[in-house]
Amino acid sequence: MSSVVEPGIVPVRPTPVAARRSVSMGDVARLAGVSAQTVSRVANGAANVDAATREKVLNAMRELGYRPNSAARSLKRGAFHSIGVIVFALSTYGSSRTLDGLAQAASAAGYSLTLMPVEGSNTPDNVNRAFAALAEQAVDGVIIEIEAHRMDEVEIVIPEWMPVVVIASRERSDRPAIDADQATGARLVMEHLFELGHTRIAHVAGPADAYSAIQRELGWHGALEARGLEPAQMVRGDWTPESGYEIGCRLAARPDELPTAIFAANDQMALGLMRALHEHGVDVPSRVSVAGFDDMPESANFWPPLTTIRQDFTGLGVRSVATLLDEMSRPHPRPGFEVVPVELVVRASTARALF
Amino acid sequence: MSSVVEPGIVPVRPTPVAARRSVSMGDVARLAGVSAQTVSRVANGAANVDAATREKVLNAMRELGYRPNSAARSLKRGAFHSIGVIVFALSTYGSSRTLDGLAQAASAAGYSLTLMPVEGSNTPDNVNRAFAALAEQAVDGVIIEIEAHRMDEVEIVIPEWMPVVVIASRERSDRPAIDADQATGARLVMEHLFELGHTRIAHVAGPADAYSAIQRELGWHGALEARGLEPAQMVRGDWTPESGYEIGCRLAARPDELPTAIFAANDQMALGLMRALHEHGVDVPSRVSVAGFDDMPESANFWPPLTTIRQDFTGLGVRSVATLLDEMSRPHPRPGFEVVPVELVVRASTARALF
DNA sequence: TCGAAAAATGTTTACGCAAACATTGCGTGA
DNA sequence: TCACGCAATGTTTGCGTAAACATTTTTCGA
Repeated sequence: MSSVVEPGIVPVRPTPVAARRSVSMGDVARLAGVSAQTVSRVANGAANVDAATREKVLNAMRELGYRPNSAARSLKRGAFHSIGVIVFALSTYGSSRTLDGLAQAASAAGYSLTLMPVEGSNTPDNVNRAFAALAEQAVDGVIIEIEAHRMDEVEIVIPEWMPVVVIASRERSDRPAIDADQATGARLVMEHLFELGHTRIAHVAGPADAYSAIQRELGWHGALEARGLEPAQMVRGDWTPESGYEIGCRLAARPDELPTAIFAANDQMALGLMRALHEHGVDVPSRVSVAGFDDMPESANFWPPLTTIRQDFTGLGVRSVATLLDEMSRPHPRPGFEVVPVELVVRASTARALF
Repeated sequence: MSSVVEPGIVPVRPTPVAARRSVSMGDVARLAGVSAQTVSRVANGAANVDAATREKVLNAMRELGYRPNSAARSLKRGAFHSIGVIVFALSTYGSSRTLDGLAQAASAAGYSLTLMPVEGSNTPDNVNRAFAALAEQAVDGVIIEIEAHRMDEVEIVIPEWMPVVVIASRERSDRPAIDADQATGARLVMEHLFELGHTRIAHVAGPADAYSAIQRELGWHGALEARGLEPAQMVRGDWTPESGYEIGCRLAARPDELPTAIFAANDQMALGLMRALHEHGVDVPSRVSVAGFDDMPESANFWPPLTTIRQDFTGLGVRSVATLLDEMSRPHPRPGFEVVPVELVVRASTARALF
């Protein structure tokens, strides 16, 4: 059960600086010898302003170094032109790339991004706290990217008036969600391995509470099932290269049970896995093929270069922003699930199965 | 010469949504049977409110789902409780980790982060544009992180009233700057290699327009000079693993000129470099030692695990935010240069020189 | 040349909040 | 008992902007 977040009780510390008073429209108007409204019109590019007047006002603006006050503007217009982003951590490759995509897309649409990191772990409580903080911030909508397997309506309370788009987590029926096509990605990897003649294919999965981890795992399992093959080992890591390394050591410790191919749920774990295999004298790919998921910039230069799934993080960002803008334009949420295509990148870490 | 950015002429597109009118203090006050001012006092945690009254108001807030309007609050108080961040790209490991550190620190201090990506390349023009956009956004101060070698006063115009902290770029005398201790990092790597008996040490440098690239390069050169050693090859890459790979291929093509150790300016290039060496049958570290800079999460699982410099990105973020808050509290900028310590991490990619 | 329409510009007002000042009511000590 | 002080609460005001409406000036056809 999640605790109730008190509405707006947090005491805001007083501004330390003696607010350096800035230039207002009135100042510009006085200097230009016009009314404040005319200044406003010039500032907003209204058409019905005489060219000479506009020039006068622009000069006054320059002279005084006028900058529109976005707080006043937002107050008046009821919109902030800013998108809030709730992220769990930027430490993983995928999340920072996605954020980059979001930033580009938002900037192109004339919006800025307000970051709201989830503190500690991504428990519903902490996410709700981030939401509360963001609700009081100046945002017109929110994009949630917390890699959570479950985003249950009961646990994570989204204010109904707030336009929201969810990334990398589908389990909500009330809001639109977007994600890379995890299922297809996993299937592409498996089909590639099948074509190379592999039948004993293990899986190094991600944490059970990560949505994408579950999707990839299901993809692995489903592909085997569809061919009537017995699933080989399935071991769960935590996305880090270290967990991949440990799992690799454990697998290599029993050479007789070693599969001919391993599908790791991300590139980092694949990297650790390959190091473990190297250390144990298991050659990749001649003895064991390894495939990953993400296509980090490093993956092409792993040893050996890694076969993996390339995700279109920029596309994901663009689609998310577009969907959020659409959400903001309609009175009610339009739930749905949108998928961004992925691509198989074949490199040297996978090879034909020997036996 | 940099173009002048027009003040606030960009037409702001009208809000598409029929602004969902939200609950104001007046609404709460009416329901609770008190004045709006009392609601304000409760919302801001003022002490002089009767317990019973406070409870009444809190109940009314909950019932109506009241959220403070931050635009009005900012307008009234002249502060936004938000920090702007100008980043060039989040695609590199260091920049996204630093951003993560900034986000944590800002959040802890009660500030949110407003992201302003620099579009295209990080030319002074584009940076100025980002600044102009940010100046109109609702921020109390700005942290600049654009990895620029030069941040000349003439080219990048920082509004004098705006509190600013610069990361990873020192060449300004008018604002405080913070960076990881690049020079010491480079020295630590070199001393480590010297201890292993290396004297022919090449350097794979970063792009000439990156401040940290220059610092590391100077560190490499200076350490050699201090020992009276002849610098071996110096080749410039662009931070990417691919550039490291290409350089590695070029180096390996002339085995007779091959140095006994290579210091790469970041881990990614070191990775590409090592792949090239593997492919050309040059063993790391027995034939050539390789060291990097950054300590990415992957580096411990490269093959071989990479000796490198660990940067304290979180510390960098914390220090930057603290310095910015300090800047915000004083009427005039306090220029200075602060350095965050780094740490040498010795792994398997470096070994005693054979000859 | 006149008058109506259109264009340019000005005036009023309200957005939601909180500082500053004003008022009420209550308890305390002489 | 009353005057005083102080805590609790109310009223007024203005932050900078832009919508709505009002007024002035210009344009142009008959």
